[in-house]
Amino acid sequence: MMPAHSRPTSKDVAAAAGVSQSTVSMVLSGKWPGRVSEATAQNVRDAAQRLGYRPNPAARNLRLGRTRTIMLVVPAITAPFFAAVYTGAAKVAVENGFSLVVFPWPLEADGPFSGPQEAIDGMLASSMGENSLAGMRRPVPLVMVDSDPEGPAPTVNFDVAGAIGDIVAHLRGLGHTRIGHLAADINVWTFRSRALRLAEQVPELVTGRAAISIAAGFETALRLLSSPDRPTALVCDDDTLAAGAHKAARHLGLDVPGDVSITGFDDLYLAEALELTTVRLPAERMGELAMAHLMDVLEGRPAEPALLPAELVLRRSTGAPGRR
Amino acid sequence: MMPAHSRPTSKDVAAAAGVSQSTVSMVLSGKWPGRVSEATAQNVRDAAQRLGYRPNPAARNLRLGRTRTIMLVVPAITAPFFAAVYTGAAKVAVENGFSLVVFPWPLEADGPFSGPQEAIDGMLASSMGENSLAGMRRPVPLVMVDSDPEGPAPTVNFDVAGAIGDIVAHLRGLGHTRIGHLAADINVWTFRSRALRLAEQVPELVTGRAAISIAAGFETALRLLSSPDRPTALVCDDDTLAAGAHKAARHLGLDVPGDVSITGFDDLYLAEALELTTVRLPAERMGELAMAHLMDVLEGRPAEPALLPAELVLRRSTGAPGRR
DNA sequence: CTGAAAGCGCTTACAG
DNA sequence: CTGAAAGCGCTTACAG
Repeated sequence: MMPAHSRPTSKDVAAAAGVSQSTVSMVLSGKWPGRVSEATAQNVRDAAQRLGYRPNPAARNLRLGRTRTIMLVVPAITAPFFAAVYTGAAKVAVENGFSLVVFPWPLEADGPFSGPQEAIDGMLASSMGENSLAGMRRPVPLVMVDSDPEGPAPTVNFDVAGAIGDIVAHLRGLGHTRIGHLAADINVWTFRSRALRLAEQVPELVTGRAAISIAAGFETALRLLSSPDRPTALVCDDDTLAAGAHKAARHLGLDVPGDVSITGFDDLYLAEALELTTVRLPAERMGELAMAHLMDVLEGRPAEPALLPAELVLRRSTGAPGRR
Repeated sequence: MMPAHSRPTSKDVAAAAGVSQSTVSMVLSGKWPGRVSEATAQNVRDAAQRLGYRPNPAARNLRLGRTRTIMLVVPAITAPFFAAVYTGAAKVAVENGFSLVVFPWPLEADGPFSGPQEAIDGMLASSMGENSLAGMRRPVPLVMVDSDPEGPAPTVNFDVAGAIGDIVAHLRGLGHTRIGHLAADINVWTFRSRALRLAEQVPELVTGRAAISIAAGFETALRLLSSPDRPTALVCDDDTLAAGAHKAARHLGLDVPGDVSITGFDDLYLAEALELTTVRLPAERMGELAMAHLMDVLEGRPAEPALLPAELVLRRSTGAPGRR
């Protein structure tokens, strides 16, 4: 007989089904075929259903020495990209009975990672530098998002080379011959990779660096756009930087896109409001896939690195150069 | 002797300190005074320190019938306001040894709440309607953010009346006599409350409703600004709506702020990019305070409802009417 | 094909 | 002031 106001346990299910606790466990964990008869199994499932049985995670964790907890390491959950990664990852985690905790690890923290590594079963990381990764004490299962595919862990990335190729093709198609790069001043793979691809395809590239903020983007863009042979198009590593560039153009009395075209990355609300041409990153999908991969790794299933396409969204911030 | 590669347990600490497991537990949980001698206590603490002992949460949870898990119920973690609430709440949760899981509950879901209510020790909710709250099956400790202070749970709010008062004073000071309200078309307390306060202070108020998106804000603002005696200032419930209004003004050839002033709520990147006058909401601080309150409730400590000031940030989207 | 028993690591009555 | 023991709810050898 189970107490009035508490949840049923596997013992209650066993009593209701007229079998032992072990049998309940076997059946409900799906390891019964060949060990329990079909009739008994059905019996157990019915009883569990009827009582509304749900296994106690604390007991299972204690027994198995696992926590069913995944840690997501991102610079800041308030950045929309990482919030979207979180959303996708949390969805898949919950579906698999895992919980997801966020550990903030600022981009600037380039030293060895020093977050808690006990009490978690696996880790999802985004935008983590090599030096930080070196801080991992024990080999905790790890999947990385938007990170070096040559690195130590499987990755889920968007197609950086493809996205840069699309931007350059778009700008070249409009007739641009002087392209500038407003680069994020952060030493992580994704930005290094964007710079590399861009340099490969744009021999005349001029580059300015800025921290990721509207104010910093504004300052650096001001400088880039004040030079005598100023670029006619500015490829920005981020919508926030693009917003800064947009403001700088207005400040200099330059028309967008008549005098200067501007592109961003992310597709934030910002991009919609300023009508920025930008690369829409599949952040939520990356989170989902990364967590699915981690689940595969934890189950010992093979996991292939994933590469998702990113769509170039055309808006009013790009056009033919010298239009006015 | 503890195994080479596993974490030390309270048994190991007991052995190292030459006492029993019970004594270790007493000391480390801080319930020892009057039951264990100071010398023994110090001895235990030293041993725990030396071995790097950290209690196994699964075992503690199983024993105590708790989960040390808090559920945060918000419409979407991708919205910067809720992401910031999460950040603040998670910080305080971690400091207290709790983990925080997010359960998405869309604003449109006006029916009784049907998320998991077992396996959590407490709940933090934001922007949840009365009908949803009615779905709570058992009296799980609850603290609400940005919600009706007359409601069933303690709240942590920003000062809506004060913020609306600041906006109106600012606009009146500039000389505006026809003020419009671009209202969020969502039936939750915070927006009802903003509308109410605004109506109290602005007799001539005209109101248009829109879903929270740039596109919907654009459409509704277009309508409001096309009327013969159009408002000279538009108070928007949200920066996203304000961005839509900004776009609508540009579309109609109206100067901002010369022909129409615009204010928002939140202070998103968007607001900085468009140079919007807006109310900066203390979202992260609200998350921190709400979680601290929940910790108080769980410990049986008294918890006062909190009301935080919100700052009106003046930018270029507001000015004297009829300037051009 | 099924069950009885042990044990994961903690906390707390209970005994002394 | 301190310890031995029970038990939270699971899973998994082991026995039959």
